[in-house]
Amino acid sequence: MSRSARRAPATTPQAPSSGRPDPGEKRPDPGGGRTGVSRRGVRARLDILRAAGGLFAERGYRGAPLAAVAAEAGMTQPGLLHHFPSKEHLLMAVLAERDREARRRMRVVWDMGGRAALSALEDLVAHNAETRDLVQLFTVLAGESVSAEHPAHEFFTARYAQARERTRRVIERGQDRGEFRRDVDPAVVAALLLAVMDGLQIQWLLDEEVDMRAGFALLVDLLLRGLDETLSDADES
Amino acid sequence: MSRSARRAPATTPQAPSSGRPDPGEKRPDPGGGRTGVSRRGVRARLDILRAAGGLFAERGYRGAPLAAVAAEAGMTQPGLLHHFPSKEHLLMAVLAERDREARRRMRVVWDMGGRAALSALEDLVAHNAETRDLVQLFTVLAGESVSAEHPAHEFFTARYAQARERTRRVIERGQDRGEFRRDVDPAVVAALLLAVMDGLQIQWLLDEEVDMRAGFALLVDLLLRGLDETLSDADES
DNA sequence: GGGAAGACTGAGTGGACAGTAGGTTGTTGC
DNA sequence: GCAACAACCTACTGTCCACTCAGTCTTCCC
Repeated sequence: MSRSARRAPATTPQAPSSGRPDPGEKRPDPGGGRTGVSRRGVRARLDILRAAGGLFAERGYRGAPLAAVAAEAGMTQPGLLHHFPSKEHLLMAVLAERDREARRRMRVVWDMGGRAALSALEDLVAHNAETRDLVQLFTVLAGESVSAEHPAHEFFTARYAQARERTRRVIERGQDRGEFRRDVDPAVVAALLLAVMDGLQIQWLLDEEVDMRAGFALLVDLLLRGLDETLSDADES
Repeated sequence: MSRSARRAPATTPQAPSSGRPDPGEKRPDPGGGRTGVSRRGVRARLDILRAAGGLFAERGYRGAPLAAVAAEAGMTQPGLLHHFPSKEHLLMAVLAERDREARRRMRVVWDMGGRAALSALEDLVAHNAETRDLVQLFTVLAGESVSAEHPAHEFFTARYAQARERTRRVIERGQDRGEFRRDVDPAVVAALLLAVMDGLQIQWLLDEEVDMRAGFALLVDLLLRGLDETLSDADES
C-alpha cells in the first residue's frame, strides 16, 4: 500500500514507459482497432502540459496541486488523471516537452564551436531574458530536485551531465581550431558557462533589475580575452 | 478561517516579530518574573534548528514534514510547536541562524577589497566544498523560494540584493586602488561572482564530480587578467 | 447511425500534515 | 519545598490533496 507501489513514471524524460501511448505525440494512423488518442484528447493533453508548466514554474512541483492544474486546463482533476496516470507522470511529461524546446535552442550552440558558439550562447541568454516562464520552470524545478528523493532528481542530474559534456566539446573544438589556449580544462570552462547562466537566472528571477545579458556578456568577454591563444603570457604568480 | 489568519512570521530573518522571546537567543538574565527560556529549552531549540536545517536541506521546506523534524530533534510535533509557533516561524529561524554563520564568513571578504577579496572568495568556495549541508540548505531553499508566494521569497530577495551590493563595493574599492580597470560595471562583476558560486553549487550538489574550486578559480583568474589596469588594450571588436 | 473506445464528471477514500486542546512532568527562583 | 512557569505528551481537528470508482457524454470509424 505504499505510495510508490504504482507503476513508476520512468526517470528518462521521453516517456513514462507505461503501457499507455506516448502523451503529446499524436499517432499518425490509428490502424484498424480504434485504439489511441482522439483529436480532442490531443488538444486536452497540450492544454494540461501548458497549464502544468505554468503552475509548476509559479509554485514548484510540490506547491502546485493537481486540481489547480486541471482547473487551469479547463477540466476536473480526475479528468486530468485520465491523460496522465499520476502527478509524477505529468511532471516527467512536462519536463520532456519543455526540454525538447530547450534542446532545440541549445543545438544551435552545440553544433558550432569556439568563439562562434560563445556568441550564440549570448543570444540564447538574451532570448531567455524574454521567456520568463521557461526559465522559471527549470530554475524552480532544478532547485527543488537537488533533494535526492525528488522525482526529477535523476532527470536534472542527467540533463546537467549532458549539457556539460556537449559544452565541453564546444570548447575543445575551439582549442582544436587554435582559437583557445590549450592550458585550460575544457570541462571546467563548460561548468563555468553553465553555472553563470543558472546563477544569473536565479538572481534575475528574484529581481528583474539584474541584467543577465550584461553579466553573461562580461563572462564571454573575459573568456575571449583570457583564452586568446595569441596573448598567452605565462604570468603565474 | 483562512490559513494565513494567524500571526505572520515576519519577512526579516532576525526574529518572528511576535510577542514571544527571540528563539535561539538565550536571555542572559531572566530578571524577576520567572519568564523566559530554561537551560533545557535552549538546548531543545538548538536541537530543533539543527534537525530542521538538515531536513529542509535534504527534502526542501515543503517536502519536510514538521513531525520528521521533531522526531529528528527527539520530541513530538506538538513539542516542537511549543518552541516555534508555526512551521513558517521555524523556517525563518533556521534561515536567520544559518545566515548568521554565512555572513560571518562573507564578512572576511567584504571587509577587504580588490584582488585580496577575490582570493578570500576562493577560500570561501573551498570551504563550501567541505560543508555540503549548509550549501544544500541555501541552494534548495533559494530555488524553492523563487516562487513569489514562498515564505522565504522576500528573505532571499533581500539576501541577494545585499550580497550584490556589498560585493559591488568590494570591486569598487579595487577600482579606487587602481587594481581594476574602471570601464567595467562593478554591479555586473558582483552579479557574475555570485552567479558562479550559486551555479557551481547546483552542479556540485547534483554531481560531486564537478569541481567548484577549479571553476571558481578559473573565473577569478579570468577576472584578474581581464580587469588588470595595466593591460588595458582597447580592442573592442 | 450504431457501437466501441475515448474523454470526461461527481462523489468519494484514505492518508498526510499543520496546528489545537488540555493535561502531566520537569525546572527554577524564592 | 513550593508556586509558577517551561517543557513537554496524548489525542484530536480540519484541511488539503493524490488518487479511485462508477457512471455519463463524446468522438469517430464502419
